[in-house]
Amino acid sequence: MKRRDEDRVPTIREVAKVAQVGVMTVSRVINNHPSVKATTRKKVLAAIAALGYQQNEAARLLKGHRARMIGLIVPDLSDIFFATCAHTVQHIARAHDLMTLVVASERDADLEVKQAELMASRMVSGLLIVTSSKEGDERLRRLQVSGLPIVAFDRPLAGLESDSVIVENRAGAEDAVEHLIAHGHKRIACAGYDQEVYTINERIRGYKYRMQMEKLKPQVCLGLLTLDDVRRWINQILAAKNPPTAIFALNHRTSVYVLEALTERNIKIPNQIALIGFDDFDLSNVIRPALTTVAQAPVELARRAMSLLLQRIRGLESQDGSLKKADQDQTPAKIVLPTRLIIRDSCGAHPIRSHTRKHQD
Amino acid sequence: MKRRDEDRVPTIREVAKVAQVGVMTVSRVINNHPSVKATTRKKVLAAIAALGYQQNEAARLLKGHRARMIGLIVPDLSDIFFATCAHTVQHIARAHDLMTLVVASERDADLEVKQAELMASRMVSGLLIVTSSKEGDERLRRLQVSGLPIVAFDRPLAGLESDSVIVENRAGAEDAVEHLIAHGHKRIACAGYDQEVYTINERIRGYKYRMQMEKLKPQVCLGLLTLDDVRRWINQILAAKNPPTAIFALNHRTSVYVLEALTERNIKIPNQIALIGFDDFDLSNVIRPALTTVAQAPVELARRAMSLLLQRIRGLESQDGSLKKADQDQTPAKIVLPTRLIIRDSCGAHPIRSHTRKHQD
DNA sequence: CTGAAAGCGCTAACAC
DNA sequence: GTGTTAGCGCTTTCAG
Repeated sequence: MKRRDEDRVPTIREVAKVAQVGVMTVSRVINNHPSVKATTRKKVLAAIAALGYQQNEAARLLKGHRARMIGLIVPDLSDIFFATCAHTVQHIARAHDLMTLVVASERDADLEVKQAELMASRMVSGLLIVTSSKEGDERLRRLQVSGLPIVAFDRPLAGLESDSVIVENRAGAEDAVEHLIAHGHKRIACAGYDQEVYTINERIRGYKYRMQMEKLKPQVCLGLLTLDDVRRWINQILAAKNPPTAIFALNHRTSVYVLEALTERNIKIPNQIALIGFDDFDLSNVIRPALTTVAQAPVELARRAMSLLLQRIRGLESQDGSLKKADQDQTPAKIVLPTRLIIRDSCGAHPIRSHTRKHQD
Repeated sequence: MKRRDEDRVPTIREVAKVAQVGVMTVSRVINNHPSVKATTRKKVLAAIAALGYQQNEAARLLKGHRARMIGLIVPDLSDIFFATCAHTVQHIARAHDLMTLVVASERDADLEVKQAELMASRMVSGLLIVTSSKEGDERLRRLQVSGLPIVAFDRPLAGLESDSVIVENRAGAEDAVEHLIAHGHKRIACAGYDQEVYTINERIRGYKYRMQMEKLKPQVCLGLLTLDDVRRWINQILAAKNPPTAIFALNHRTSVYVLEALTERNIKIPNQIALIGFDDFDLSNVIRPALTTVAQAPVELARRAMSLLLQRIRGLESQDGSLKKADQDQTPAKIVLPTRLIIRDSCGAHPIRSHTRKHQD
């Protein structure tokens, strides 16, 4: 027993029959083609509504169109920063009738490109990438040349002329150091890991630059991946002749570990050692002392990136319904977002500020 | 100028030509059909490798197959709990050659179903849902009946016989209350929001049950969405004749707000008031006092859910390559995961425990 | 075991 | 403005 109206999804042909028109007319209505008489369009629209017709993506794809889908690649979805970006991206995508394919590259540059290619073969309309690659990859460039809009965010794509939205990591780090110096600190250590990553690298450069400006000796410790690493490092610097009086943590995780290690050893912040961290987080203001941080705005970052991507996608669509080479002549946009120094209590006495309200991202 | 080898992706036809066989043979090889002579298969495989052939999903879809893609719907991707789940899901999916379509329902039950339907129309192989719906939706049931494997996790899908993985929220809450009682607390308040959500509701029930067991009067305050709400509530309970001596926070966010409000008012934890929170988090062990929590295991939750989904998907595939009704006869699996009470310092003196190491999820 | 033909639902190109 | 035809790449059916 075959059901007709039940169960099976209606096709364009059935709509045409109901609306008493040809299939092409229906197709034109669906795709907002201008050359359809208003009355005809209304008839078709009615039939579509009546049958609950929905376009079959697969068929469109087969004709060489792009899917109403974008791809998002981030290093780690369980990192609240990227998770927030992902949330924002899919939210905006949804508002534009795009579904979002999400992948965590787990910091594997090769995996990242492979997934990008996979997404491209799925005919996504565009790609949003927080790259984990330092080198840049010819394969990505090929995807781009083939007409796929690619937007890099948080980190630029090396060797690729793409739209990008990044953060002023260097300036943010300089602000942090400057703030510590203003508090009279001279021996400022800088700690973290992932120095090969663009963002961290920039922060280190900002730190070094500012230190050298002040004729202070930079003291960078990298590769501090685990809490134990940090514990060992803290033990080591505290045992030194002239231990640092302040620490600049290069990212959220390091901030937390340093906090933890210092708390364990009962070192008082900021009296015995001051601490400033890159990346603000929910509890920065709850812990005591409240942590002074350099805040980024992940929501804004994602929003801008999506905005650029949508622009590119629209650019392609307006040229023609079918595949076109990306308008690569249009020079890539480079957006740089500022950081914000949120002064709390971990770098020195700020009694008035002690209840600073957390900012809203 | 048309390029042949360059640029264009090879089709099954070209593979057939190169391998000197018919297209069907190639198709059979791709789909691991048994009835292909080993020597023929090898020829075809060679041709595939030589051309770098990849199956065209769109064409397969058009023939009524499911996409190598699953859908994941969570309430909020920027919530670290769900973000961790999402990370795990896509990780496992990737290992099984499945891409992951991710959507945040933003706690909108209708949006959730609409997105589920959209995913279904995209022919996803399965759906993973953390539902925000209390009622259950006929439309979801229809999707399931139509043969789409659906697995609920964190919260069961009302009115739907589906596989599900949930957490022992009730028992976890009971543990929390019991722990407070063991510390001599009698006036224990319970605070949070989202009580209409299954998980929170269960926790409240656990709290109430345990309180009533001990002939203690439950004191539940809900709707505490913002820090200001919590501040007001704290002011209110502290002004009462017999203020509570302990607070059970129903979720992470509430824990943080309570912590923040108490810190602002300089209330000492646990001396003046004890605090225990549902959901462990990164900094539970860094803040002072270290927060005693009821921990869930989001990674395990997601892993189990994926495992059930993959089982269902395999079930369908093994029946036949094309669409089949779900094996609904196979009774749905119900997995219940335990919580873990992590005792730290926010409920009373535990000097020995003060440096409890954070557990690994 | 293998191949030829039909057609999934849609749209580009061309007729009218 | 509108309809007809062909065919995207694949798999299903049915013959060899």
